[in-house]
Amino acid sequence: MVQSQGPASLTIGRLAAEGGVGVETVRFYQRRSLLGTPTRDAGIRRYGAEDLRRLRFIRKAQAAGFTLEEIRELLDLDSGEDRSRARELAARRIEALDARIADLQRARESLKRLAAECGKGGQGPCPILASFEL
Amino acid sequence: MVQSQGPASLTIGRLAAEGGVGVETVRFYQRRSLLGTPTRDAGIRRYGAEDLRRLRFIRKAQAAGFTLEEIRELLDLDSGEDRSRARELAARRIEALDARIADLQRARESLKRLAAECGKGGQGPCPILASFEL
DNA sequence: CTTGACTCTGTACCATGGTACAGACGCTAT
DNA sequence: ATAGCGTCTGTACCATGGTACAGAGTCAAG
Repeated sequence: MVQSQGPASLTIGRLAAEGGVGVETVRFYQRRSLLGTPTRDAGIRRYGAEDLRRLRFIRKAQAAGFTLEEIRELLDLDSGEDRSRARELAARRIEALDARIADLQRARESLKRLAAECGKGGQGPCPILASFEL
Repeated sequence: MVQSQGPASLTIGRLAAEGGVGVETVRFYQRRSLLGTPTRDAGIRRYGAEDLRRLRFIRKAQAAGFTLEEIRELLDLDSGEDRSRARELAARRIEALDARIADLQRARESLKRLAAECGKGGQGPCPILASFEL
Protein backbone atom coordinates (compact mmCIF):
# COMPACT_ATOMS: atom_id res chain seq x y z
CA MET A 1 0.00 0.00 0.00
CA VAL A 2 1.37 3.36 -1.08
CA GLN A 3 1.02 6.48 1.01
CA SER A 4 -0.86 9.50 -0.24
CA GLN A 5 1.10 11.80 -2.47
CA GLY A 6 0.98 15.55 -2.75
CA PRO A 7 -0.43 18.10 -0.36
CA ALA A 8 -2.40 16.49 2.42
CA SER A 9 -4.93 19.21 3.00
CA LEU A 10 -8.36 17.65 3.05
CA THR A 11 -10.16 16.71 6.21
CA ILE A 12 -12.20 13.53 6.10
CA GLY A 13 -15.35 15.61 5.75
CA ARG A 14 -14.01 17.49 2.73
CA LEU A 15 -12.69 14.34 1.12
CA ALA A 16 -16.02 12.59 1.57
CA ALA A 17 -17.91 15.55 0.11
CA GLU A 18 -15.60 15.76 -2.91
CA GLY A 19 -15.87 12.05 -3.43
CA GLY A 20 -19.62 12.06 -3.08
CA VAL A 21 -19.74 9.68 -0.12
CA GLY A 22 -20.33 9.96 3.60
CA VAL A 23 -17.64 10.37 6.23
CA GLU A 24 -18.45 6.97 7.68
CA THR A 25 -17.99 5.45 4.26
CA VAL A 26 -14.48 6.84 4.01
CA ARG A 27 -13.62 5.37 7.38
CA PHE A 28 -15.20 2.11 6.29
CA TYR A 29 -13.03 2.03 3.16
CA GLN A 30 -10.03 2.69 5.33
CA ARG A 31 -10.85 -0.27 7.55
CA ARG A 32 -11.08 -2.36 4.39
CA SER A 33 -7.71 -1.05 3.22
CA LEU A 34 -9.16 0.64 0.15
CA LEU A 35 -7.66 3.89 1.30
CA GLY A 36 -4.27 4.05 3.01
CA THR A 37 -3.83 5.29 6.53
CA PRO A 38 -3.34 9.00 6.01
CA THR A 39 -0.93 11.33 7.75
CA ARG A 40 -2.22 12.80 10.96
CA ASP A 41 -2.23 16.35 12.16
CA ALA A 42 -2.82 16.26 15.89
CA GLY A 43 -4.81 13.09 15.48
CA ILE A 44 -6.84 14.43 12.56
CA ARG A 45 -6.54 12.58 9.25
CA ARG A 46 -5.26 14.70 6.38
CA TYR A 47 -5.93 13.57 2.85
CA GLY A 48 -4.48 14.61 -0.49
CA ALA A 49 -5.34 14.56 -4.16
CA GLU A 50 -4.25 10.94 -4.50
CA ASP A 51 -6.73 9.85 -1.87
CA LEU A 52 -9.51 11.63 -3.70
CA ARG A 53 -8.45 9.96 -6.92
CA ARG A 54 -8.61 6.57 -5.25
CA LEU A 55 -11.96 7.35 -3.69
CA ARG A 56 -13.42 8.30 -7.07
CA PHE A 57 -11.92 5.20 -8.61
CA ILE A 58 -13.66 3.07 -6.02
CA ARG A 59 -17.06 4.44 -7.04
CA LYS A 60 -16.40 3.82 -10.71
CA ALA A 61 -15.07 0.34 -10.15
CA GLN A 62 -18.16 -0.42 -8.07
CA ALA A 63 -20.30 0.68 -10.99
CA ALA A 64 -18.33 -1.81 -13.07
CA GLY A 65 -19.46 -4.52 -10.71
CA PHE A 66 -16.20 -5.12 -8.87
CA THR A 67 -16.59 -6.03 -5.21
CA LEU A 68 -14.74 -3.97 -2.64
CA GLU A 69 -12.34 -6.85 -2.22
CA GLU A 70 -11.53 -6.86 -5.92
CA ILE A 71 -11.18 -3.10 -5.89
CA ARG A 72 -8.70 -3.40 -3.07
CA GLU A 73 -6.68 -5.73 -5.23
CA LEU A 74 -6.88 -3.40 -8.21
CA LEU A 75 -5.67 -0.51 -6.11
CA ASP A 76 -2.72 -2.57 -4.94
CA LEU A 77 -2.03 -3.65 -8.49
CA ASP A 78 -2.08 -0.07 -9.72
CA SER A 79 1.24 0.53 -8.09
CA GLY A 80 2.60 -2.99 -8.48
CA GLU A 81 4.41 -4.85 -11.20
CA ASP A 82 1.97 -7.65 -11.87
CA ARG A 83 0.65 -6.72 -15.30
CA SER A 84 -0.73 -10.17 -16.05
CA ARG A 85 -2.84 -10.24 -12.89
CA ALA A 86 -4.32 -6.88 -13.78
CA ARG A 87 -5.09 -8.06 -17.30
CA GLU A 88 -6.66 -11.20 -15.94
CA LEU A 89 -8.95 -9.31 -13.58
CA ALA A 90 -9.92 -6.96 -16.39
CA ALA A 91 -10.62 -9.80 -18.82
CA ARG A 92 -12.73 -11.70 -16.31
CA ARG A 93 -14.71 -8.61 -15.49
CA ILE A 94 -15.32 -7.81 -19.16
CA GLU A 95 -16.72 -11.30 -19.62
CA ALA A 96 -18.94 -10.93 -16.58
CA LEU A 97 -20.00 -7.52 -17.80
CA ASP A 98 -20.92 -8.83 -21.22
CA ALA A 99 -23.01 -11.56 -19.65
CA ARG A 100 -24.68 -9.12 -17.30
CA ILE A 101 -25.41 -6.64 -20.10
CA ALA A 102 -27.00 -9.44 -22.12
CA ASP A 103 -29.11 -10.41 -19.09
CA LEU A 104 -30.28 -6.88 -18.60
CA GLN A 105 -31.12 -6.51 -22.25
CA ARG A 106 -33.19 -9.68 -22.15
CA ALA A 107 -34.93 -8.37 -19.08
CA ARG A 108 -35.54 -5.11 -20.88
CA GLU A 109 -37.22 -6.97 -23.73
CA SER A 110 -39.46 -8.74 -21.27
CA LEU A 111 -40.44 -5.48 -19.66
CA LYS A 112 -41.15 -3.91 -23.04
CA ARG A 113 -43.40 -6.85 -23.83
CA LEU A 114 -45.08 -6.44 -20.49
CA ALA A 115 -45.65 -2.72 -21.00
CA ALA A 116 -47.02 -3.35 -24.48
CA GLU A 117 -49.35 -6.15 -23.39
CA CYS A 118 -50.43 -4.19 -20.42
CA GLY A 119 -50.93 -0.99 -22.38
CA LYS A 120 -53.27 -2.55 -24.88
CA GLY A 121 -56.17 -1.11 -23.01
CA GLY A 122 -58.19 -4.24 -22.31
CA GLN A 123 -59.54 -5.18 -18.92
CA GLY A 124 -58.19 -7.59 -16.39
CA PRO A 125 -54.69 -8.21 -15.13
CA CYS A 126 -51.49 -7.74 -17.11
CA PRO A 127 -49.80 -11.01 -18.06
CA ILE A 128 -46.74 -10.30 -15.98
CA LEU A 129 -45.45 -13.80 -15.54
CA ALA A 130 -46.17 -14.61 -19.16
CA SER A 131 -44.16 -11.60 -20.33
CA PHE A 132 -41.06 -13.15 -18.85
CA GLU A 133 -41.66 -16.62 -20.16
CA LEU A 134 -39.79 -16.30 -23.38
CA MET B 1 -52.64 -13.90 -3.02
CA VAL B 2 -53.97 -16.69 -5.21
CA GLN B 3 -53.62 -20.32 -4.27
CA SER B 4 -51.70 -22.70 -6.46
CA GLN B 5 -53.66 -24.12 -9.37
CA GLY B 6 -53.54 -27.55 -10.91
CA PRO B 7 -52.13 -30.75 -9.53
CA ALA B 8 -50.19 -30.21 -6.35
CA SER B 9 -47.69 -32.97 -6.69
CA LEU B 10 -44.24 -31.57 -6.05
CA THR B 11 -42.49 -31.78 -2.73
CA ILE B 12 -40.44 -28.78 -1.71
CA GLY B 13 -37.29 -30.62 -2.71
CA ARG B 14 -38.59 -31.35 -6.20
CA LEU B 15 -39.87 -27.81 -6.66
CA ALA B 16 -36.55 -26.35 -5.58
CA ALA B 17 -34.65 -28.65 -7.92
CA GLU B 18 -36.90 -27.78 -10.88
CA GLY B 19 -36.59 -24.11 -10.10
CA GLY B 20 -32.84 -24.27 -9.68
CA VAL B 21 -32.80 -23.06 -6.09
CA GLY B 22 -32.28 -24.61 -2.68
CA VAL B 23 -35.03 -25.88 -0.41
CA GLU B 24 -34.25 -23.19 2.14
CA THR B 25 -34.65 -20.59 -0.55
CA VAL B 26 -38.16 -21.80 -1.34
CA ARG B 27 -39.10 -21.57 2.32
CA PHE B 28 -37.48 -18.14 2.45
CA TYR B 29 -39.60 -16.98 -0.50
CA GLN B 30 -42.64 -18.32 1.24
CA ARG B 31 -41.89 -16.32 4.36
CA ARG B 32 -41.59 -13.29 2.12
CA SER B 33 -44.94 -14.09 0.49
CA LEU B 34 -43.42 -14.61 -2.94
CA LEU B 35 -44.93 -18.04 -3.00
CA GLY B 36 -48.33 -18.77 -1.52
CA THR B 37 -48.87 -21.16 1.37
CA PRO B 38 -49.33 -24.45 -0.39
CA THR B 39 -51.76 -27.21 0.40
CA ARG B 40 -50.52 -29.71 2.95
CA ASP B 41 -50.51 -33.43 2.88
CA ALA B 42 -50.03 -34.61 6.44
CA GLY B 43 -47.99 -31.54 7.15
CA ILE B 44 -45.94 -31.81 3.98
CA ARG B 45 -46.18 -28.94 1.49
CA ARG B 46 -47.39 -29.93 -1.95
CA TYR B 47 -46.67 -27.65 -4.88
CA GLY B 48 -48.06 -27.47 -8.40
CA ALA B 49 -47.13 -26.16 -11.81
CA GLU B 50 -48.20 -22.64 -10.93
CA ASP B 51 -45.76 -22.54 -8.03
CA LEU B 52 -42.96 -23.60 -10.33
CA ARG B 53 -43.97 -20.93 -12.78
CA ARG B 54 -43.83 -18.32 -10.04
CA LEU B 55 -40.52 -19.60 -8.80
CA ARG B 56 -39.01 -19.34 -12.27
CA PHE B 57 -40.46 -15.88 -12.68
CA ILE B 58 -38.78 -14.79 -9.46
CA ARG B 59 -35.38 -15.75 -10.82
CA LYS B 60 -35.95 -13.89 -14.07
CA ALA B 61 -37.29 -10.82 -12.38
CA GLN B 62 -34.26 -10.83 -10.10
CA ALA B 63 -32.06 -10.86 -13.17
CA ALA B 64 -33.99 -7.80 -14.30
CA GLY B 65 -32.92 -6.06 -11.12
CA PHE B 66 -36.20 -6.14 -9.27
CA THR B 67 -35.88 -6.55 -5.50
CA LEU B 68 -37.79 -9.37 -3.84
CA GLU B 69 -40.21 -6.79 -2.49
CA GLU B 70 -40.94 -5.49 -5.98
CA ILE B 71 -41.28 -9.03 -7.25
CA ARG B 72 -43.81 -9.71 -4.55
CA GLU B 73 -45.79 -6.77 -5.81
CA LEU B 74 -45.51 -7.92 -9.42
CA LEU B 75 -46.78 -11.35 -8.48
CA ASP B 76 -49.76 -9.80 -6.71
CA LEU B 77 -50.37 -7.56 -9.70
CA ASP B 78 -50.29 -10.50 -12.07
CA SER B 79 -53.64 -11.62 -10.79
CA GLY B 80 -54.98 -8.17 -9.99
CA GLU B 81 -56.75 -5.46 -11.92
CA ASP B 82 -54.29 -2.62 -11.52
CA ARG B 83 -52.90 -2.31 -15.03
CA SER B 84 -51.51 1.19 -14.51
CA ARG B 85 -49.48 0.15 -11.50
CA ALA B 86 -47.96 -2.71 -13.46
CA ARG B 87 -47.14 -0.40 -16.35
CA GLU B 88 -45.60 2.06 -13.94
CA LEU B 89 -43.36 -0.54 -12.34
CA ALA B 90 -42.32 -1.76 -15.76
CA ALA B 91 -41.58 1.73 -17.05
CA ARG B 92 -39.52 2.65 -13.99
CA ARG B 93 -37.56 -0.55 -14.25
CA ILE B 94 -36.87 -0.02 -17.96
CA GLU B 95 -35.47 3.41 -17.15
CA ALA B 96 -33.30 2.00 -14.37
CA LEU B 97 -32.22 -0.79 -16.68
CA ASP B 98 -31.23 1.64 -19.43
CA ALA B 99 -29.18 3.64 -16.97
CA ARG B 100 -27.56 0.52 -15.61
CA ILE B 101 -26.76 -0.81 -19.06
CA ALA B 102 -25.15 2.51 -19.95
CA ASP B 103 -23.10 2.34 -16.73
CA LEU B 104 -21.92 -1.14 -17.50
CA GLN B 105 -21.02 -0.20 -21.03
CA ARG B 106 -18.96 2.72 -19.79
CA ALA B 107 -17.27 0.42 -17.33
CA ARG B 108 -16.59 -2.01 -20.15
CA GLU B 109 -14.89 0.72 -22.15
CA SER B 110 -12.69 1.52 -19.18
CA LEU B 111 -11.74 -2.11 -18.79
CA LYS B 112 -10.96 -2.39 -22.48
CA ARG B 113 -8.70 0.63 -22.17
CA LEU B 114 -7.08 -0.93 -19.16
CA ALA B 115 -6.49 -4.24 -20.90
CA ALA B 116 -5.05 -2.44 -23.92
CA GLU B 117 -2.75 -0.19 -21.88
CA CYS B 118 -1.73 -3.07 -19.75
CA GLY B 119 -1.17 -5.39 -22.68
CA LYS B 120 1.22 -3.07 -24.45
CA GLY B 121 4.09 -5.08 -23.15
CA GLY B 122 6.06 -2.37 -21.32
CA GLN B 123 7.35 -2.66 -17.80
CA GLY B 124 5.92 -1.30 -14.59
CA PRO B 125 2.41 -1.15 -13.30
CA CYS B 126 -0.77 -0.90 -15.36
CA PRO B 127 -2.45 2.49 -15.18
CA ILE B 128 -5.55 1.11 -13.52
CA LEU B 129 -6.87 4.25 -11.93
CA ALA B 130 -6.07 6.26 -15.04
CA SER B 131 -8.04 3.85 -17.21
CA PHE B 132 -11.18 4.77 -15.35
CA GLU B 133 -10.57 8.50 -15.36
CA LEU B 134 -12.41 9.33 -18.52
C1' DC C 1 -40.60 -52.23 12.26
C1' DT C 2 -36.47 -50.15 11.55
C1' DT C 3 -33.48 -47.37 8.56
C1' DG C 4 -32.73 -43.52 5.66
C1' DA C 5 -34.21 -39.83 3.01
C1' DC C 6 -37.05 -36.18 3.19
C1' DT C 7 -39.85 -32.60 5.51
C1' DC C 8 -41.48 -29.60 9.40
C1' DT C 9 -40.91 -25.12 12.56
C1' DG C 10 -38.08 -21.96 14.57
C1' DT C 11 -34.09 -19.54 15.23
C1' DA C 12 -29.43 -18.33 14.28
C1' DC C 13 -26.01 -17.13 11.28
C1' DC C 14 -23.61 -15.36 6.93
C1' DA C 15 -21.58 -11.81 3.38
C1' DT C 16 -21.84 -7.36 1.40
C1' DG C 17 -21.80 -2.56 1.78
C1' DG C 18 -22.58 0.47 4.46
C1' DT C 19 -24.86 3.76 8.56
C1' DA C 20 -25.32 5.35 13.33
C1' DC C 21 -24.20 6.31 17.59
C1' DA C 22 -21.51 7.38 22.22
C1' DG C 23 -18.13 9.67 24.58
C1' DA C 24 -13.81 12.07 24.13
C1' DC C 25 -10.91 15.37 21.96
C1' DG C 26 -9.44 19.40 18.59
C1' DC C 27 -10.10 23.79 16.14
C1' DT C 28 -12.00 28.32 15.38
C1' DA C 29 -14.66 32.39 16.14
C1' DT C 30 -16.71 35.40 19.29
C1' DA D 1 -12.80 30.73 27.70
C1' DT D 2 -16.62 28.75 26.00
C1' DA D 3 -19.85 27.46 22.18
C1' DG D 4 -20.35 24.78 18.31
C1' DC D 5 -18.73 22.13 14.76
C1' DG D 6 -15.79 18.58 13.17
C1' DT D 7 -13.02 14.64 14.18
C1' DC D 8 -11.43 10.46 16.85
C1' DT D 9 -12.08 5.22 18.26
C1' DG D 10 -14.98 1.58 19.03
C1' DT D 11 -18.97 -0.89 18.72
C1' DA D 12 -23.60 -1.69 17.28
C1' DC D 13 -26.95 -1.77 13.97
C1' DC D 14 -29.24 -1.94 9.22
C1' DA D 15 -31.13 -4.06 4.62
C1' DT D 16 -30.79 -7.57 1.24
C1' DG D 17 -30.83 -12.23 -0.04
C1' DG D 18 -30.09 -16.00 1.47
C1' DT D 19 -27.89 -20.48 4.23
C1' DA D 20 -27.54 -23.60 8.22
C1' DC D 21 -28.76 -25.97 11.87
C1' DA D 22 -31.58 -28.53 15.81
C1' DG D 23 -35.01 -31.44 17.12
C1' DA D 24 -39.19 -33.58 15.69
C1' DG D 25 -42.28 -35.78 12.41
C1' DT D 26 -43.40 -38.49 7.83
C1' DC D 27 -42.93 -41.98 4.48
C1' DA D 28 -41.30 -45.81 1.48
C1' DA D 29 -38.30 -49.84 1.05
C1' DG D 30 -36.41 -53.78 2.78
